[in-house]
Amino acid sequence: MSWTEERVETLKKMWSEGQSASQIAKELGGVTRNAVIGKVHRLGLSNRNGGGGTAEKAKPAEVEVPEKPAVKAEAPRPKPVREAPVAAEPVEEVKAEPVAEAEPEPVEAPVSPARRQIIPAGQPLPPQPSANEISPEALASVREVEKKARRLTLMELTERTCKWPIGDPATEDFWFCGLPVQAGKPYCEAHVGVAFQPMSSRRDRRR
DNA sequence: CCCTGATTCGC
DNA sequence: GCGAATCAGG
Repeated sequence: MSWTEERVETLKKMWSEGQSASQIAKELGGVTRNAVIGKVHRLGLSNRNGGGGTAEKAKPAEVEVPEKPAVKAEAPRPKPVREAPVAAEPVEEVKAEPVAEAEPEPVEAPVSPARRQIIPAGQPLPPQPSANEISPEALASVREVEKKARRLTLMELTERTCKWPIGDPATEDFWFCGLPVQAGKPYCEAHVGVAFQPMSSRRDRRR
Protein backbone atom coordinates (compact mmCIF):
# COMPACT_ATOMS: atom_id res chain seq x y z
CA MET A 1 0.00 0.00 0.00
CA SER A 2 1.13 3.53 -0.60
CA TRP A 3 0.57 6.79 1.16
CA THR A 4 -2.26 8.25 -0.80
CA GLU A 5 -3.54 11.63 0.24
CA GLU A 6 -6.48 10.00 1.80
CA ARG A 7 -4.43 7.66 3.89
CA VAL A 8 -2.11 10.44 4.92
CA GLU A 9 -5.04 12.44 6.06
CA THR A 10 -6.37 9.63 8.13
CA LEU A 11 -2.92 9.34 9.60
CA LYS A 12 -2.75 13.02 10.43
CA LYS A 13 -6.20 13.01 11.92
CA MET A 14 -5.68 10.00 14.12
CA TRP A 15 -2.23 11.05 15.17
CA SER A 16 -3.46 14.45 16.21
CA GLU A 17 -6.21 12.77 18.13
CA GLY A 18 -3.63 10.97 20.14
CA GLN A 19 -4.12 7.55 18.62
CA SER A 20 -1.10 5.32 18.87
CA ALA A 21 0.90 4.37 15.82
CA SER A 22 -0.27 0.79 16.05
CA GLN A 23 -3.89 1.79 16.24
CA ILE A 24 -3.47 3.95 13.20
CA ALA A 25 -1.75 1.12 11.40
CA LYS A 26 -4.67 -1.19 12.11
CA GLU A 27 -7.13 1.39 10.90
CA LEU A 28 -5.27 1.98 7.68
CA GLY A 29 -4.40 -1.61 7.07
CA GLY A 30 -1.56 -2.75 4.91
CA VAL A 31 1.00 -0.99 7.03
CA THR A 32 2.79 -1.63 10.27
CA ARG A 33 3.12 0.73 13.15
CA ASN A 34 6.70 1.28 12.07
CA ALA A 35 5.50 2.51 8.74
CA VAL A 36 3.15 4.86 10.49
CA ILE A 37 5.81 6.19 12.78
CA GLY A 38 8.20 6.58 9.92
CA LYS A 39 5.64 8.52 7.97
CA VAL A 40 4.81 10.66 10.94
CA HIS A 41 8.40 11.69 11.22
CA ARG A 42 8.78 12.34 7.54
CA LEU A 43 5.74 14.54 7.69
CA GLY A 44 7.39 16.35 10.51
CA LEU A 45 4.57 16.01 12.97
CA SER A 46 6.44 14.08 15.57
CA ASN A 47 5.42 15.85 18.67
CA ARG A 48 1.90 15.55 19.59
CA ASN A 49 0.66 17.48 22.53
CA GLY A 50 -1.34 16.34 25.45
CA GLY A 51 -0.47 14.12 28.31
CA GLY A 52 -2.24 11.13 26.91
CA GLY A 53 0.33 8.52 26.06
CA THR A 54 4.03 8.43 26.52
CA ALA A 55 5.16 11.74 25.19
CA GLU A 56 8.27 12.28 27.18
CA LYS A 57 11.49 13.72 25.94
CA ALA A 58 10.10 17.19 25.50
CA LYS A 59 13.02 19.39 26.25
CA PRO A 60 12.56 22.49 24.15
CA ALA A 61 15.07 24.31 26.28
CA GLU A 62 18.06 23.07 24.33
CA VAL A 63 18.61 25.35 21.40
CA GLU A 64 21.80 25.23 19.47
CA VAL A 65 23.71 28.45 19.64
CA PRO A 66 23.51 29.74 16.09
CA GLU A 67 27.11 30.86 16.01
CA LYS A 68 27.64 34.43 15.09
CA PRO A 69 26.03 35.81 11.92
CA ALA A 70 29.49 35.98 10.49
CA VAL A 71 30.98 38.81 8.54
CA LYS A 72 28.82 38.58 5.53
CA ALA A 73 29.77 41.25 3.09
CA GLU A 74 26.79 40.18 1.12
CA ALA A 75 23.81 42.25 0.47
CA PRO A 76 21.59 42.29 3.52
CA ARG A 77 18.77 40.50 1.81
CA PRO A 78 15.46 42.06 2.74
CA LYS A 79 14.16 38.65 3.66
CA PRO A 80 10.44 38.43 3.12
CA VAL A 81 9.25 39.57 6.46
CA ARG A 82 7.06 36.72 7.47
CA GLU A 83 5.61 38.82 10.18
CA ALA A 84 5.68 37.48 13.65
CA PRO A 85 2.36 35.84 14.31
CA VAL A 86 1.88 37.22 17.75
CA ALA A 87 -1.67 36.04 17.68
CA ALA A 88 -1.31 35.44 21.39
CA GLU A 89 -3.74 32.61 20.97
CA PRO A 90 -2.58 29.14 19.99
CA VAL A 91 -5.27 28.75 17.43
CA GLU A 92 -4.19 25.26 16.40
CA GLU A 93 -6.07 22.77 14.32
CA VAL A 94 -4.91 23.69 10.89
CA LYS A 95 -6.75 20.89 9.25
CA ALA A 96 -9.09 21.09 6.31
CA GLU A 97 -6.15 22.46 4.43
CA PRO A 98 -5.54 20.45 1.28
CA VAL A 99 -2.25 22.19 1.05
CA ALA A 100 0.61 19.93 0.11
CA GLU A 101 2.89 20.99 2.86
CA ALA A 102 4.10 24.52 2.82
CA GLU A 103 7.49 25.09 4.31
CA PRO A 104 9.23 23.83 7.41
CA GLU A 105 8.25 26.83 9.41
CA PRO A 106 10.21 27.33 12.60
CA VAL A 107 8.94 24.90 15.14
CA GLU A 108 9.93 27.24 17.88
CA ALA A 109 6.99 29.52 18.36
CA PRO A 110 6.39 32.01 21.13
CA VAL A 111 3.50 29.86 22.06
CA SER A 112 2.37 30.02 25.63
CA PRO A 113 2.00 26.88 27.69
CA ALA A 114 -1.71 27.03 27.12
CA ARG A 115 -2.16 23.85 25.22
CA ARG A 116 -5.28 21.97 24.55
CA GLN A 117 -5.44 18.81 26.49
CA ILE A 118 -6.45 15.80 24.55
CA ILE A 119 -8.71 13.31 26.17
CA PRO A 120 -7.08 9.89 26.27
CA ALA A 121 -9.76 8.46 24.03
CA GLY A 122 -9.39 5.10 25.63
CA GLN A 123 -12.14 2.66 26.14
CA PRO A 124 -14.99 4.07 28.15
CA LEU A 125 -14.82 2.77 31.63
CA PRO A 126 -17.20 -0.04 32.32
CA PRO A 127 -20.05 0.85 34.60
CA GLN A 128 -19.74 -0.37 38.11
CA PRO A 129 -22.63 -2.70 38.43
CA SER A 130 -24.75 -2.33 41.46
CA ALA A 131 -23.99 -5.28 43.63
CA ASN A 132 -27.66 -5.91 44.07
CA GLU A 133 -28.06 -6.65 40.39
CA ILE A 134 -25.71 -9.56 40.38
CA SER A 135 -26.74 -13.01 41.39
CA PRO A 136 -25.10 -14.30 44.56
CA GLU A 137 -23.50 -17.13 42.68
CA ALA A 138 -22.00 -14.90 40.04
CA LEU A 139 -20.88 -12.45 42.67
CA ALA A 140 -19.13 -15.16 44.63
CA SER A 141 -17.52 -16.40 41.49
CA VAL A 142 -16.30 -12.96 40.60
CA ARG A 143 -14.96 -12.36 44.08
CA GLU A 144 -13.00 -15.53 43.70
CA VAL A 145 -11.58 -14.48 40.38
CA GLU A 146 -10.71 -11.07 41.67
CA LYS A 147 -8.36 -12.63 44.15
CA LYS A 148 -6.33 -13.65 41.15
CA ALA A 149 -6.63 -10.31 39.43
CA ARG A 150 -3.40 -8.92 38.14
CA ARG A 151 -4.15 -5.59 39.73
CA LEU A 152 -3.13 -3.52 36.76
CA THR A 153 -3.07 0.23 36.71
CA LEU A 154 -4.89 2.17 34.07
CA MET A 155 -1.73 2.53 32.03
CA GLU A 156 -1.04 -1.15 32.04
CA LEU A 157 -4.28 -2.07 30.35
CA THR A 158 -4.17 -3.35 26.82
CA GLU A 159 -6.59 -4.84 24.39
CA ARG A 160 -6.06 -8.21 25.95
CA THR A 161 -6.41 -7.31 29.60
CA CYS A 162 -9.66 -7.27 31.50
CA LYS A 163 -10.66 -3.69 32.15
CA TRP A 164 -12.95 -4.40 35.02
CA PRO A 165 -12.34 -1.90 37.81
CA ILE A 166 -11.97 -3.20 41.33
CA GLY A 167 -11.97 -1.15 44.46
CA ASP A 168 -12.53 2.51 45.11
CA PRO A 169 -11.16 4.87 42.46
CA ALA A 170 -10.86 7.54 45.12
CA THR A 171 -8.31 5.58 47.07
CA GLU A 172 -5.15 3.61 46.59
CA ASP A 173 -7.34 0.59 46.89
CA PHE A 174 -8.09 0.60 43.20
CA TRP A 175 -6.94 -1.42 40.24
CA PHE A 176 -8.12 -3.22 37.17
CA CYS A 177 -8.66 -6.93 36.91
CA GLY A 178 -6.14 -7.43 34.14
CA LEU A 179 -6.78 -11.11 33.49
CA PRO A 180 -6.88 -12.27 29.88
CA VAL A 181 -9.98 -11.00 28.14
CA GLN A 182 -12.51 -13.14 26.43
CA ALA A 183 -12.06 -12.84 22.70
CA GLY A 184 -13.55 -9.61 21.49
CA LYS A 185 -14.77 -8.55 24.92
CA PRO A 186 -13.24 -5.94 27.17
CA TYR A 187 -13.39 -8.22 30.18
CA CYS A 188 -12.22 -11.60 31.32
CA GLU A 189 -14.63 -14.48 31.35
CA ALA A 190 -15.82 -13.89 34.87
CA HIS A 191 -16.43 -10.20 34.38
CA VAL A 192 -18.05 -10.66 31.03
CA GLY A 193 -20.47 -12.80 32.95
CA VAL A 194 -21.56 -10.04 35.27
CA ALA A 195 -21.25 -7.28 32.71
CA PHE A 196 -23.44 -8.78 30.05
CA GLN A 197 -26.43 -10.28 31.70
CA PRO A 198 -29.58 -11.07 29.80
CA MET A 199 -32.37 -8.80 30.92
CA SER A 200 -34.44 -11.83 31.71
CA SER A 201 -32.05 -13.15 34.30
CA ARG A 202 -31.61 -9.96 36.22
CA ARG A 203 -35.19 -9.15 36.86
CA ASP A 204 -36.55 -8.63 40.31
CA ARG A 205 -33.45 -9.47 42.19
CA ARG A 206 -33.36 -8.69 45.85
CA ARG A 207 -30.79 -9.06 48.50
C1' DC B 1 5.20 -10.10 28.10
C1' DC B 2 2.50 -6.47 26.60
C1' DC B 3 2.97 -1.94 24.82
C1' DT B 4 4.86 3.03 23.29
C1' DG B 5 7.56 6.26 20.02
C1' DA B 6 12.48 7.27 17.97
C1' DT B 7 16.14 6.25 14.93
C1' DT B 8 18.83 4.10 11.63
C1' DC B 9 19.81 2.67 7.16
C1' DG B 10 19.32 -0.49 3.05
C1' DC B 11 16.24 -0.36 -0.46
C1' DG C 1 10.28 8.24 0.35
C1' DC C 2 9.65 3.95 2.55
C1' DG C 3 9.57 0.80 6.49
C1' DA C 4 11.95 -3.35 8.99
C1' DA C 5 15.03 -3.69 12.43
C1' DT C 6 16.52 -1.91 16.25
C1' DC C 7 16.71 0.94 20.24
C1' DA C 8 14.99 2.92 24.54
C1' DG C 9 11.57 3.14 27.55
C1' DG C 10 6.81 2.13 30.45
